[in-house]
Amino acid sequence: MNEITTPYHHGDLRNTAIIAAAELIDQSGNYEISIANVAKRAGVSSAALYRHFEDKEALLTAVRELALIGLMQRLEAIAAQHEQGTQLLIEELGICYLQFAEDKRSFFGLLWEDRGNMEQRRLEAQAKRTGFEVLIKAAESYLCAHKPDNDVSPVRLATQLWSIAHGIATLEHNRMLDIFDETINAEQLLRDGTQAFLRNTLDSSS
Amino acid sequence: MNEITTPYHHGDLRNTAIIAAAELIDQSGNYEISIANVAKRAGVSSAALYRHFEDKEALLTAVRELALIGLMQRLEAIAAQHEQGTQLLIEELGICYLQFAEDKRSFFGLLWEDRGNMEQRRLEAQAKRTGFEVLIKAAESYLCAHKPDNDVSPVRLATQLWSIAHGIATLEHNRMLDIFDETINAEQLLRDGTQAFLRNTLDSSS
DNA sequence: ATCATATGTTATCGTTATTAACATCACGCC
DNA sequence: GGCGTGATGTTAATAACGATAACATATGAT
Repeated sequence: MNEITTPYHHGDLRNTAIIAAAELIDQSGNYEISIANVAKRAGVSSAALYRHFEDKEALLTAVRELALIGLMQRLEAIAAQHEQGTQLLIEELGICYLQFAEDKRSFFGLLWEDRGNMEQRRLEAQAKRTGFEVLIKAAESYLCAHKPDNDVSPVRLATQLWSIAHGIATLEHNRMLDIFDETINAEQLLRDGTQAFLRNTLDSSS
Repeated sequence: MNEITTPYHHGDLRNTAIIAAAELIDQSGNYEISIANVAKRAGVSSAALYRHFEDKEALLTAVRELALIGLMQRLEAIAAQHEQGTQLLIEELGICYLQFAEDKRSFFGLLWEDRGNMEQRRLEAQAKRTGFEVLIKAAESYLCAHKPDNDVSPVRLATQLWSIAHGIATLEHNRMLDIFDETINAEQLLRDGTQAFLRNTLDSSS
């Protein structure tokens, strides 16, 4: 049922198709691609793609996986560059998220489309879960360094941080962030928001 | 060029079509509707719709306007029920946003699709701007009541509050909020986030 | 060598968005 | 009251789309 790594004498069509689709998405500015165009770019007939993907949505799901890997790698690179347990690391992870949303705009939008069948969505959710473990680890380290004797949930803190970064990123993605005030800057907004959450977490006594 | 209020002896097709589209979207669970289905539901041929909408995207834009009006009315109802200048009002506006995202799921998703041409998007941005003035007013009142002698920007505060509510709403919309921890609750997360922002705003000295 | 299977092709189908050509109805003008 | 003009509807057509069936070919195990 899965021919994930199966090659073929004409080439590795599955991966070729995914990359072709990703390039088309990256160029077009949106994610409305056609099987026909992907096939043409891969130098193959439209029907050939159906040997590797159940339907168009399955192809898009594969592209989403690729996009998610790209995002995860960026986040891991940030984590490797900064000291664990610091506020700066958490801020920079958020900034990285914003930058991905900006310079890989199509991919970011694609990641949050709500399409696909239940099975495809379940797999995607799992992939995202894996991807965002970087953030959970950062939250754990921060709490361990700053509030070692308390039981604040790192997952809960990570979810809060993800929410604010995601909110700013999606509003910016829709060019809604500065409709009230043109001087508003996404990165500064995120730094302030992150700081507010962390301060609030440290202040909370239980 | 605009036949917004033009009736016809066969009926008010423009509004009929918008409502038909909205109903289809509400039922289908996504926003992949076809002109053919909308026309069928309106009891009219497909081509007839093109007398009232430039293209499919223009019809969807009209549905988005309708959805936005619905959201705005809910927010205004909340504002009317609570005392201006209170944290509770701000929290309840956010909760209202979350609830709209949940029980009008398709409409909420539709609102943040990035499709349509520049002109359509500009109009939508303007409509959203109008809609969210309720939040700005709440932020102004809050600052006026709690920090009258300071120059914290109410627009900036409103944008922060919108970001956190929007982030939680969109993650929940994608069923991503509880993938780390099933006990996480969107409403509680929003109340905590709102409180963190307001506290941070009051604490900031300049 | 053979043959099952994986992988490709072409031909086709039903659906879609959109447009052109034509039809009809409402309503102002003489 | 007839008449025509424009707004609004129809049918028919086109091109692109996703998807599938029938057929073709190359691989690799036996």
